[in-house]
Amino acid sequence: MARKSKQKEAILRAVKSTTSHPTADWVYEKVKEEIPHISLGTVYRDLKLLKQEGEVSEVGLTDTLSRFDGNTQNHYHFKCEQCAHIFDVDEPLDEEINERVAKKMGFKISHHRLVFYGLCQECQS
Amino acid sequence: MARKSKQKEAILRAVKSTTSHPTADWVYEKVKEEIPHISLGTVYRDLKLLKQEGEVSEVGLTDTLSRFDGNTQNHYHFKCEQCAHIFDVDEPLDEEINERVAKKMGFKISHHRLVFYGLCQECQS
DNA sequence: TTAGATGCAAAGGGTTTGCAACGTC
DNA sequence: GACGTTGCAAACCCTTTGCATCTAA
Repeated sequence: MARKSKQKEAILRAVKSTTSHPTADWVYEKVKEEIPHISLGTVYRDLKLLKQEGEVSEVGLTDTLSRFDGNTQNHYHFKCEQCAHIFDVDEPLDEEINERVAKKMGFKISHHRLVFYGLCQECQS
Repeated sequence: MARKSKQKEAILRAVKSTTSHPTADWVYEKVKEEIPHISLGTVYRDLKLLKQEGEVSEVGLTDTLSRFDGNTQNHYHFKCEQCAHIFDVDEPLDEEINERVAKKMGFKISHHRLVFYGLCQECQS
């Protein structure tokens, strides 16, 4: 089972201390202030553990590899968490939400990306 | 300006020939059937050019680095295309869309991710 | 005592790049 | 002929891993 460690606790604290969606390297630099001899490998390892424990989450798709699409029209996707296949989703674009969020947050929004996760038909059986 | 080349045309054809959201490596293997001496570097280069020309698009966030979030509750994000900062978006989750898409497509959907792109307040000035 | 955690450094794996040769306009 | 493209291989960069050592329980 998972044990406590100075390092893991400091890493969790660092991630929770900001809303800036830090990279592993940012966390590494931050934690080094407190534990100068910590290693990047430990940061990666603990970040992964903390994710599994549900203490932190990872932002973005961050697929390991880039995937390309011959269909350049904006459309939504579904990624099967088991077989990793990516499917196009036949659902109309919600253009309105761009304006709503732009107004509320003060951003200028050009587009959005929506990806669903779960199990595809094949992987459900 | 951009010139035509056998390689680039074959690469575009390969991407357009499928809806499977291929990786660069898949495209490489596919084009090799036609141009055995093509190199992976060319595939990457041309894919990037084709993206700039709007002929293909890239799926997913595919941020170069993973970013972490101390807030494990599902929420939406905004990424500034200029300064690359990621912001949390204060917009209620649309849970209903999961069911709608699941029913329509036959998937089992556990969650979705929504990311907006554009310019943040600072970068608009 | 003992299995999990750490540091360090090397290995991995996808992507990018420098450079000389080549092809297109 | 000028300049964009290609192939090849080396370089990159982030992330993962093997291993001996350390440490929490």
